[in-house]
Amino acid sequence: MPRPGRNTYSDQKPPYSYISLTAMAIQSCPEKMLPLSEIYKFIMDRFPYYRENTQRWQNSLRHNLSFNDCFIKIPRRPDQPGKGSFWALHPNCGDMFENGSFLRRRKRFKVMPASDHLAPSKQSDAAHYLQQQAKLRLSALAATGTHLPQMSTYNLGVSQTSTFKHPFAIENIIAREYKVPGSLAFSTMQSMSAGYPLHNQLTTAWPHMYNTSVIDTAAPISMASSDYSAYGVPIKSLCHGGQSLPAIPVPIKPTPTSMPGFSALPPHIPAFLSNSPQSLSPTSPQTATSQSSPATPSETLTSPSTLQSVAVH
DNA sequence: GGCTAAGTCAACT
DNA sequence: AGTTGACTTAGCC
Repeated sequence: MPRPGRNTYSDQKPPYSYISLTAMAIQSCPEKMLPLSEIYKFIMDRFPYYRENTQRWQNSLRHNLSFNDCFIKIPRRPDQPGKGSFWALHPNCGDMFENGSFLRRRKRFKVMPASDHLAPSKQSDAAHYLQQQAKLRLSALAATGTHLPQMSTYNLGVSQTSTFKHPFAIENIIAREYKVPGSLAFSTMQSMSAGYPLHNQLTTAWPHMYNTSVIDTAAPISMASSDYSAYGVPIKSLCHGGQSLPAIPVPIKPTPTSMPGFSALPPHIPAFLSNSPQSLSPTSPQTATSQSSPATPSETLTSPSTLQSVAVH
């Protein structure tokens, strides 16, 4: 199977599903969340095939966003004008793609409805994750008495013991398709395999709430009377469709315990997936994704590239 | 052939 | 923009 790089598909349809493409787009931006229009731009910028028949594939893409539980919708902040919500990857969606095949997932990510008797305690995994991150954040704040450090926030040794497979393991999707300099591959992989960036997404989307509040470490996240939790997380986004977590990938065949070669450094990372704006789009101005995103990196106190692995499984 | 993921279309909000 | 359902196509067992 040929492994062409960016834009080498020319007008041919790239061997990626819409889910893959969407995940790529989301992963390409530092905030790990993109509005729909930016997802469109990302895909059209990199795959000429999708510059035509936009109505058709964009409808399909929207269908995928809504239909697949691996995507979560994050409403814009009130002070972030613009159309549409942000879209991000679900914290627990894991690596779903079969080795080598990015048109068909190895397993389907599905949010499982919680049974009624679990309802009183049915905090979503995502919400729980956010709570943990909030605790870490507060701990770091208390320790430093200042703004959050770039690294130490996520180096407190809590829930960071396992090697987290990035949502969709995007490195699984395209990592082997591109050759990049080793140093870049290393730094990129650090960010790619780091903990799920939802925390960062939310601090980005709702820093005014996430950073300052209100975080009773024992308080259940469901205390919010509005649509938003104490962490600025729109609960509806985490449990969209009225469903509740936990969300689990549903295997359709035995899942290998590990990806060969993934325990060590990954061989190759696509340059355009790097969080470095310069490397996002090596052959064309990188305008469509991170730089024009309403949620600017400067709004965040932490960078995804500095996050350490956080186990959510 | 059955199952399931993916893609498409369309109606609706 | 976003959701949902129906239907078709295709890959895997």
